[in-house]
Formats: sequence, structure tokens, C-alpha cells
Amino acid sequence: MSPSERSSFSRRERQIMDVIYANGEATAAEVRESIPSPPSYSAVRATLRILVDKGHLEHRQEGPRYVFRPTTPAGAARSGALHELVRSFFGGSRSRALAALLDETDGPLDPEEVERMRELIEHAREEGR
Amino acid sequence: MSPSERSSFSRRERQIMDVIYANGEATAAEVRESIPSPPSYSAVRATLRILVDKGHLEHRQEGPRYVFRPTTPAGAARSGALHELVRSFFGGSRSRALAALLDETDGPLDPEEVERMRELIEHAREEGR
DNA sequence: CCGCCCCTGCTAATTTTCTAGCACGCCCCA
DNA sequence: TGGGGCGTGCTAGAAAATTAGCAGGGGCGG
Repeated sequence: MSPSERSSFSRRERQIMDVIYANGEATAAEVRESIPSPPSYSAVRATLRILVDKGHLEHRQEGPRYVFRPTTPAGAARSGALHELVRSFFGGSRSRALAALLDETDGPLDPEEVERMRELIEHAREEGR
Repeated sequence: MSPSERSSFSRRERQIMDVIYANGEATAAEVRESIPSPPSYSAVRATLRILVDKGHLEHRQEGPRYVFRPTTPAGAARSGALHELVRSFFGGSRSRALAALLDETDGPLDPEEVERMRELIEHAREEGR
């Protein structure tokens, strides 16, 4: 998903896409439950239909209902969104983003997780050598 | 800026906030130049005024024009946006986010930067010990 | 002083988004 | 068979966002 595509979403569209990316996939009812001060069920369905028309979502039938998921593979969407955020909020500096990522104000760091992160960095360092 | 606040922006509002966060501060003309398929100058100014009314931006007079900047301190906004992204796209896992951050498809890794990142991790590791 | 240029504030209209609600189909069970 | 529950598609209207354009105001060169 390109940045310009991403920024072309309307408010509701974005909220819905966020929920679906967070969940991987979701039904209309699930989407609605995940949105604060949610719109009507009908409105959710209408917006989902629009997103399908625009090519951002696809749906499959599961029993009586539709299950929606992004057309853009999750990995690519995640990577794109993250790089876009780093570009716009951190001037493109990965290390400054990492510093914010390690900020504990938003939840304590798990030592095991830090260890995993250390390994990731070591690995990247060896690759670049 | 809370997530719910962030997701309450309309499309244009979001585009404008993004530009201003990326630049730190900006004039109406600068904002307009940074938006792809930009709205009219007048529309930009109107939306800026709305954002000021809503309390997301403030402006100071600089010579003949206004310079706008976020009311939320940049650091807090960055941290909040990043943690929100990690929560919704990476299931809250910082290490998975880091893995995506190290993905080179979006630009090569600078060895010096990797070194800085390694130091950040080491530091966090020692803190948590 | 006057005209020009660039800025702001504002209003009214257009366009887009959002919503409610109706019509229909399917399944299940009394 | 007939009703109720639950899903979809669709459309018309309401609500919100976006836009254009006009009415100043201030600085500056002629």
C-alpha cells in the first residue's frame, strides 16, 4: 500500500482498515465491535463494500457471512506503514525510531524481547559487513 | 495525541497534520506544496484554521504569515504514533516491529546507524538487568 | 499617496462521506 | 409451511468535509 493510497482513506475507511489489519481478517460485526463510538451496522457494511470496490479488501463467504481481509499482504502493509511512519515522524532515521520503540512509558520492556531484538541487530550487523 | 484523537481526523486534516509533524512546523503554502494532488490554497488555510480550533495546532505570526505547529510536543506525538502502530500492526511486539524496521527493501541500512541501534539495545538491556 | 501583492478571515456552495432503513434470500425449527 | 433471526445489496437523505471566492489589512516601490 503506497503512502498516497493510505492517505486517501476517509476517516471511517481508515478506522475499518486499521481494525482489519490488526485482526488479520474480520466480519462486519467484528469490525463494528472494534470501533469506538461505532457507526451503525449498516454503515459498516456499506463502507466495507466501498473498500472492496476500491480494491483494498476482499471477502470470502464463511457460512452465512462475509469475512474481509486486506488485498495487500499483511507483511508488505506492515512494512510500508512502518517505513512511512519513520519517514514522516523520525526524519527517516531508523535509530531514532528504535529509541522511541524502547521507550517504556507505554509498557515495560520484556527482557526476553530485548534479547530477541539484540539478536536481530547482531544479525543485521553481520549481513552488512 | 491519543489513538482515538488521531483516528478522528478527516482525510485532509490527517494529511496536513502529517506534513506538519514531518516538518516540525510549516506555513500554509508549505503545507500545500507537500501534499500530492493538493487542494486549493484557500482550502488548506481553512483546514488549518479548523485544526487550530480543535486544538491540534497553534500558530505564531512570522512576518506577514502564520507558522503552524502541533500543540502536542513532537516527542510525545512520535512515541504515541509509533506505539499505536506497533499495537495495531505488529500485535504489540516490539521485536517484530524492529524486524520490519531492519527490512532493506525500503533503503539500505547504514552500518553506522546499525551501530547506533546496537548501542541503544545494549543500553536497554543493562537498564532492565 | 496609490496600486500591487500577499496574507488573513469568512461565508456559501459543492462534493464526499456517512447513515438509516427497506427489500430480499437463506437457514432452521416448530 | 410459515415465522424469526441473520445475513446481504441498495438507495435516498443527512451530515460533514472540502472548496472557491470575496472582503479586508499591511507593507512596499513608484
